[in-house]
Amino acid sequence: MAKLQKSIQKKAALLKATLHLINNGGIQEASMAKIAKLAAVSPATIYLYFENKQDLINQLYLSVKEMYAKVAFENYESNNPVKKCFEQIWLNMARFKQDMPEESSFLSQCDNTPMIDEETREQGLVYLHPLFSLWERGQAEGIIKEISPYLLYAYTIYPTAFLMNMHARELFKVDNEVLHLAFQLAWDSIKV
Amino acid sequence: MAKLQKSIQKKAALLKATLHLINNGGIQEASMAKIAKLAAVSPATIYLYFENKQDLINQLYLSVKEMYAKVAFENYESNNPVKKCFEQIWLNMARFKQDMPEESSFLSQCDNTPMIDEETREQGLVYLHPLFSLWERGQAEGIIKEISPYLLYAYTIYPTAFLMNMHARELFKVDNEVLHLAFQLAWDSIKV
Amino acid sequence: MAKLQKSIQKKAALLKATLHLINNGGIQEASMAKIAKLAAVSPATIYLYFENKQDLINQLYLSVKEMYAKVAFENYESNNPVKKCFEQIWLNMARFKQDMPEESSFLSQCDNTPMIDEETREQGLVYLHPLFSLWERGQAEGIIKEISPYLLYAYTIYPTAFLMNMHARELFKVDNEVLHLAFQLAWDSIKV
Amino acid sequence: MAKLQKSIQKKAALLKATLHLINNGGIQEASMAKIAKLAAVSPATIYLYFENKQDLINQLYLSVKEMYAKVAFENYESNNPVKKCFEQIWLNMARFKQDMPEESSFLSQCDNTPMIDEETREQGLVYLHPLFSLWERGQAEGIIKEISPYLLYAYTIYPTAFLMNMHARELFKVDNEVLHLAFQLAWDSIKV
DNA sequence: TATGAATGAGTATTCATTCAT
DNA sequence: AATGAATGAATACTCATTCAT
Repeated sequence: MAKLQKSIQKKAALLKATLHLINNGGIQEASMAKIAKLAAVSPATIYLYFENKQDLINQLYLSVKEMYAKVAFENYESNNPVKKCFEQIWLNMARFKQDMPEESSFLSQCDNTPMIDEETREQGLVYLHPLFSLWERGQAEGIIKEISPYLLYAYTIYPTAFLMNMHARELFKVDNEVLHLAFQLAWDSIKV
Repeated sequence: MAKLQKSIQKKAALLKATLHLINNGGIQEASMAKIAKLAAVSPATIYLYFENKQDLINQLYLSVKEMYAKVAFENYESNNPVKKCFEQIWLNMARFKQDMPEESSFLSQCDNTPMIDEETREQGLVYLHPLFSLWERGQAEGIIKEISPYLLYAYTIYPTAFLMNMHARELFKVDNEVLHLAFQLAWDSIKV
Repeated sequence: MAKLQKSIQKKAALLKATLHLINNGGIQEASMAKIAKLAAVSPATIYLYFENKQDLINQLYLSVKEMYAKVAFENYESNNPVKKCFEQIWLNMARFKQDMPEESSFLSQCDNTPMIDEETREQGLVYLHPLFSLWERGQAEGIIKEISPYLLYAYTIYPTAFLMNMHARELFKVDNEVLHLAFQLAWDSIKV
Repeated sequence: MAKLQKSIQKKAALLKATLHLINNGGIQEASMAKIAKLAAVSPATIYLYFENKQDLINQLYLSVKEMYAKVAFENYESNNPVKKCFEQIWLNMARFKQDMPEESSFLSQCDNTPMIDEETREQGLVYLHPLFSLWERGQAEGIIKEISPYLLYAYTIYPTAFLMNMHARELFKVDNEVLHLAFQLAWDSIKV
């Protein structure tokens, strides 16, 4: 149906506009008026697709999180050895952060900002479930330290956000070599 | 000078008010009017001490960063062995994040947000100089991996922000035991 | 004709929805969108039956006025003595205000509000013609004071609006006893 | 103090502007922007003097009610006979409605509209206390019917609103002669 | 130094109305 | 006849900033 597709496109345009504006200037710069203008739509139209600004941002968060997960678990073969599996996911995640800097930077902003409802945040977490499973398996196999997944996340996934941030600000270039170095650090910190 | 001190107190009150408001609700909640009210001062008075809102936030950033550094290098004896030195600094930093959650959470927000001028950010970096020196020494002594300080920071200091964040949201309790575990992870990732 | 009747039903539903909304919150609460929703109809559909919002309200006014008149002159036998006739009409009107509080309260709002076109108001007046005739007869018979019908209306019909208003706000209960008292007051004021 | 007076003037100008706009077009026409413009003030300034629109309207209501009462009980000598007293008050009230048509018409709108908080309405009532006292005295003296003050009000005071309304719409001229006629009707309806 | 009053431009959101289908 | 989608203009209200005192 042409109509439905047009609808979907418009919603996508709104999400994209929001993403872009939040990225360049934080929430304060992402006014509904600007979002509408950037999406080439009337302000009133936003409210056909989203309940209010918070809903718009929540939905943006979830949609980006979903994209992130999709990339993270691409080509993921859970039968491979734990380290191999983890490396695959880790590199996928890094690739996402490299290839989609706006999406990635947005997620970083969300992490430390009261921008997203706690409830929505929890919803976003479930996308990472396969990673948590993998860690459990690694621990069962005695390969990964027996510690909270929060610690595992903090020392393997979270640091890449910082690196990509520095990369985006052109303070520190993250190329393939650095990436493999980084994975080494991540693995060193959690392996038994 | 009683007058000068009163001035300093007022400025401090304004910074504190700003910190508090930004922490509970992000920049969007920290309007000049609210800041003034919380600091028991007229809105116009803010402009005696700060050029504008951006300047206020920048100065807040630098003052918090300075406090952070002061705590980080407390009791720091640079003659001690590298690992000992690093542990001292690392634990100091962790303590800061535990004891001053508002200040620490504010710094986290600043990290991934276009809230602070790039220039001001750089100024904030110099406070951490002793840590960078220590890492250089560690690398010279062959104890720490020969990699960019950005990587070292990403895998040793940055993760604690995540942990404290989770702690603040009551998702993961960070006690002394966890803290020492965390330091272990940090060290494992960068030691040769 | 099934089709025509469906049309009439829809129009009636729209009028009823408007009535209800205006009553609970005044015009400001009766947006076209809300009216449409309450009538289970698309906003665009309203414009098939009414030219615009003002027309909708005008038509509502006239339809309610018509209902009012229908009740007011129910069982009206113009051969009876004047006082008897008047009492009949007066009690009918009071009954309408009791039994149809929404309609009645709406008419009250219209009375003192620039909600209704002057022209439409005049149209509404004609429904009351039999009452004016009765008064003329009463005056010819020397039973009713020789004064303007506006005065007669002000002191016999208009007061009931106030009483019903107080009743609706639960400030003053208007039961049958009060009603007959009220009629007595009305009659006392205009009788010769 | 010149400053204080300027403040009071501005508040008065805002109240007056609101009164005028509500009178010509109802609440819907009295937007904050229009009120500000008519009072020659920025929209933001309104909020220095009033909490929000509802507060503005409530305060307007109370201030008009107060003026009304001031006029109503002018030259009121409570030692005079009941009828004389009542006539004095009644004529004062009528004079108010004649001389201050905007204020009077506004009060009429308030009567039948969900424009004013119930609480504020009650506050407005106390201004009329002396009238209620007088009625009680009249009842004690056996001059006025032993009925609820709501009935007394409905048949003596309330009708004038209708008359003035008609007068304002140029449908029925209310001159001095009519006024005395009207008082006669009022008195006839409540006297024993 | 310190302020309360003032503001124009901006905020998120809703409005009555239209139009392609 | 009926609609869902769309909109520019309006809504109440807040903003960062200024200025006379």
